[in-house]
Amino acid sequence: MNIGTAAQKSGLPAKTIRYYEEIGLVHPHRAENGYRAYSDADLHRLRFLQRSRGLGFSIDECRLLLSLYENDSRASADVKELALAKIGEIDRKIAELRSLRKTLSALAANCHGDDRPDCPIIDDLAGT
Amino acid sequence: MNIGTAAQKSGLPAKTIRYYEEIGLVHPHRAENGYRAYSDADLHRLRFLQRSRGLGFSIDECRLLLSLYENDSRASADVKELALAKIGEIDRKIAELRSLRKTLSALAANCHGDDRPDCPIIDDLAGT
DNA sequence: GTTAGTGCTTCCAGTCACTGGAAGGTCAAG
DNA sequence: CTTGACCTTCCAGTGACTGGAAGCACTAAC
Repeated sequence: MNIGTAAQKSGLPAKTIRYYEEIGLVHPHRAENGYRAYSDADLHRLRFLQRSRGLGFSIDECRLLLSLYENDSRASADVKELALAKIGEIDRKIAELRSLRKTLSALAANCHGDDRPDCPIIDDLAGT
Repeated sequence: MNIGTAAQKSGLPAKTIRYYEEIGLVHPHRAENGYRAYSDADLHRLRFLQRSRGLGFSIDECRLLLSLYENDSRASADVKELALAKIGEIDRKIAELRSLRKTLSALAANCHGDDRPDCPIIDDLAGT
């Protein structure tokens, strides 16, 4: 199938699929007219990438996951470790965002928010 | 003061300060030897940037905040609006991360995590 | 047979907010 | 006078795409 069809079926933009080829994540062969020709296995890889990227794995992590996916003698522990590490990362990000939110909403709560110029948010940013 | 001192006092790397100048956020004048010379006002701007960036505002938002900071006739409502919009953004990001976390931890919980190859995480990514 | 329109190709540049490094000028201490 | 820290500019790279231009390839309609 052509790249447009592969894009539709994988949920990835064609541009992204070409980019994934450029960085060695997929290797479709070419039709006689020079068009990329995607096999079902290629499509599986693309779908796999779409999902794992959607779960927040970096390209390099996806590369690793793909190699585990295609390695029949993988240990599930390896995959689980990656998933748990990612969960830890997510937890750290959530904590950071929550702390940011707390600061910002405290500032916003103190700001009367009318047409007068005095504003505790600005004051705080200015460090005064 | 020189860039090194400004860096120390603002908490920003010198590289970043030069970058901020390049994109027009600060305009230090130059000493006779060509070194950047930062006034106290410049330092205030840098500190302001350090804080607002730390609160998750984009460079363009910081630019806007700076202009409000230096506009004595600003309306505090403008600043508050920006802060509240940012809080909304943070909330959306937290929700997204929480949903990711839920998916990932459900997957990880189902994975026995030993040296056998069968792994529900991989199965899910593969869409099987 | 020609034309229009869509889809494919490559390549280059831009995004965001820096960060690293090379090559070279300047300054203060010893 | 040398050493080493600090400063300068410029160029390139990061991650993961995304946009756009220029130019083939294919299909359907007229």
